Amino acid sequence: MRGALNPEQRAAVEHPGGPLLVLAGAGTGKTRVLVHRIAYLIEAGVSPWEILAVTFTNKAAGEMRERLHQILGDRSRGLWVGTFHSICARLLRRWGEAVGLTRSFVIFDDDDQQRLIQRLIKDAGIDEQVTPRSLSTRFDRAKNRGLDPTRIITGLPIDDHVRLIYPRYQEQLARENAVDFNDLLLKVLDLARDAELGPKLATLFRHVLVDEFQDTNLVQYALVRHLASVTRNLTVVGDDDQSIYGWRGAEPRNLLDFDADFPDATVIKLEQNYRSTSVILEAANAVIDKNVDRRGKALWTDRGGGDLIEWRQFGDERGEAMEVARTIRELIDEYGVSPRDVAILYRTNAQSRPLEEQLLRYRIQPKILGGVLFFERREIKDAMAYLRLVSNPAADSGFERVVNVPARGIGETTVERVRAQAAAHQLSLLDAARAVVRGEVAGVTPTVRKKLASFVDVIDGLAAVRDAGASVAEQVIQVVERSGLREKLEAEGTPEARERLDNLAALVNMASDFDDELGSEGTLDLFLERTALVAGADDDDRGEVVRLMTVHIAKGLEFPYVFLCGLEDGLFPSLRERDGASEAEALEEERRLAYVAITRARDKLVMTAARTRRVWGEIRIQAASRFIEDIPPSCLALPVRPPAPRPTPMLVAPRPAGRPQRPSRGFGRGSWDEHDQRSGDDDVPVYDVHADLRPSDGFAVGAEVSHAAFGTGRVVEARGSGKDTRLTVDFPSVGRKVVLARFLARS
DNA sequence: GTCGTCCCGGGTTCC
DNA sequence: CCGGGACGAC
Repeated sequence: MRGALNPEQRAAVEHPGGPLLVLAGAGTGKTRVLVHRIAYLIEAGVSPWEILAVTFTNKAAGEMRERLHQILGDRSRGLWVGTFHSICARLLRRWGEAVGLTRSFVIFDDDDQQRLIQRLIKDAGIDEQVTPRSLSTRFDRAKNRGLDPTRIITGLPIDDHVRLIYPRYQEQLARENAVDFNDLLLKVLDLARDAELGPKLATLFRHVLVDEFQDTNLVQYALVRHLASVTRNLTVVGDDDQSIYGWRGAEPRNLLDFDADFPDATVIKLEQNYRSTSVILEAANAVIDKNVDRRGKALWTDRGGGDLIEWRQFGDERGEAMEVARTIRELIDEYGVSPRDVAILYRTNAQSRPLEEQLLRYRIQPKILGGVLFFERREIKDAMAYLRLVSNPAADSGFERVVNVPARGIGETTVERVRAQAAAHQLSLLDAARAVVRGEVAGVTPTVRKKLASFVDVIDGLAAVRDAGASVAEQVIQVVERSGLREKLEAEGTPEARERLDNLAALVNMASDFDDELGSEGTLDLFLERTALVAGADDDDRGEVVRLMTVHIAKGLEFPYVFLCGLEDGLFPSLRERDGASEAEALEEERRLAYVAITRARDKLVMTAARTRRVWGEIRIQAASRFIEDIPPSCLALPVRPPAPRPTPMLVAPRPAGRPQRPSRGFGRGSWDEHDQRSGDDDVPVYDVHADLRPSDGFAVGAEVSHAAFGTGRVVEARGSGKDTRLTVDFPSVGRKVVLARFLARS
């Protein structure tokens, strides 16, 4: 949105001080209001370092910084812009010693947390079915509200496990000088209670602004209240209809009850939407209107009309994906649409696979946002564990992770001996390993001692590299070399190993950028902190790509063209039961999620569903999403039904285990299996308005195909099925090649 | 101690 | 379907 601010936006931007609640619907320019308000405050003479702006993601923080720099230039330097976690990490680096943290504390991410809990479950000898996840959920749910997990009583057997494991969990974190994500915030709350530092924190910022306030949890709200307790200059911006993080502790009540907590708060509603057509907005309003527990806003636009929303169902997820890809190809070719203006949204990451495959077949470059994140990759986590161990010899979790990675002959038995030694003498695992190497532990063979020594030497060598003043990038390179990771991966030589090597190279580049940015200030500790707080770092989505992402990721973004896929009951809305929330509450959140999804679209929205979908290898019959029912028919463009509708199966036989079923044929292609309406390789949408534009089906021997790199060729052999179909193709330019079918298009 | 096979359980997602 | 853990064979 460009141009002048409207009166409500202006009132919010120029609000003189005191508590301010901005209730801003989707597409009403709330980020713009926040940015302008910060600029306004600086213009009014507030120093940048007296302003704290909290965003929900690092990405949002980066964008906000960028926009402020555009407006203010260097006058924006020194602003505190970041997520709750990055702000708290910064505060703790400075004052953490008051709450028992040394400067080089490390942050445990999700994976670290799971591994530690797993270890503790094992040590405790718990046999019953208790997963690390179920425990961490219990820990986090309590900590999100500032409560002690062991004091929550549900009457379920897991209570006992929580009582047993949680204290040990916190103990181990303390021993490793580590915090989990929740501790990061809770420790700052502890600081707030400190006689000396509490008042200091309360006056550190003259203005506190919080974006996406509906997503804050109780601890975050308490933090904000403290930071603004003296000045009371607190601006919160949010939309209760976009609260989609209830499952991880968000309390939309923070937003709904804000003016009860601050009776003198000014409340400003932003209801004019500048993003979407009135058709899209009407649909979004109709969906969200079914929710009971909401503050109530009426979004409107002066953008009249617009295309109807297209709604189509297909035989299976492949047919759905194919039609989405084909339609995007058509948008690009015939309407000159840039791929970057198109987004594909879905409820779960698992849906991305077929979409990605079909896009490639139509020679459209997909870019999956989120998904398997860079820092969750095994090789990256391994390299980071080495670095962590170098930075902090007490990092037992890092030791456990990499003591035998790559395999150097140190097995479970040896590690168990090291653990026993550590427990007996109150040592870190690394120091215990040194003791074992020195021969202070009985019953360890010289061979084992030698192997363990080689690992200790790697760590010591790396510490020497750091002490010699190596840059962080150099230290990463040394990790990859000295650990033997590079050698191992190169020896493997598989495409997968090569990808892992590429990822490690990307990590070196990232460290190199970090060095460039911070110069001599850039320490290993700081690098570890930053990477712990940046989940993605992979989301460089530039270039002519079509972006695919979950609806959660898409919040805050907008696109001219949006394809919303998998609108099926059970998938979207997800009807999986969630403990801690009633069915009705869960459904309301799903509805808000649908509202977020629909309002991402500026001009055109296409909604699709599959009638059958493979879920974990099992084929399920899917009914259309109940949210479709909520959308006024006048907003929808329904495809024409084919002239001879096939009979709806009354009964679906379960697929016999182990026996592959003959792929059935889609509508209009001869026979079909009436017990299986899933169509085969030659998939056809059940409804298809563009039947004649569909590419010919299958990659039969003799078919002419084209490949992005090899050009055009002829299929000479086909093997495998589905995504694993491998074709031998004769390319006149390069000869015979075996290629995956998904990298081919028909020509 | 390592490597292979089988079985089980898993969804959304930020920091 | 996928990856991780458990278990047995070398």
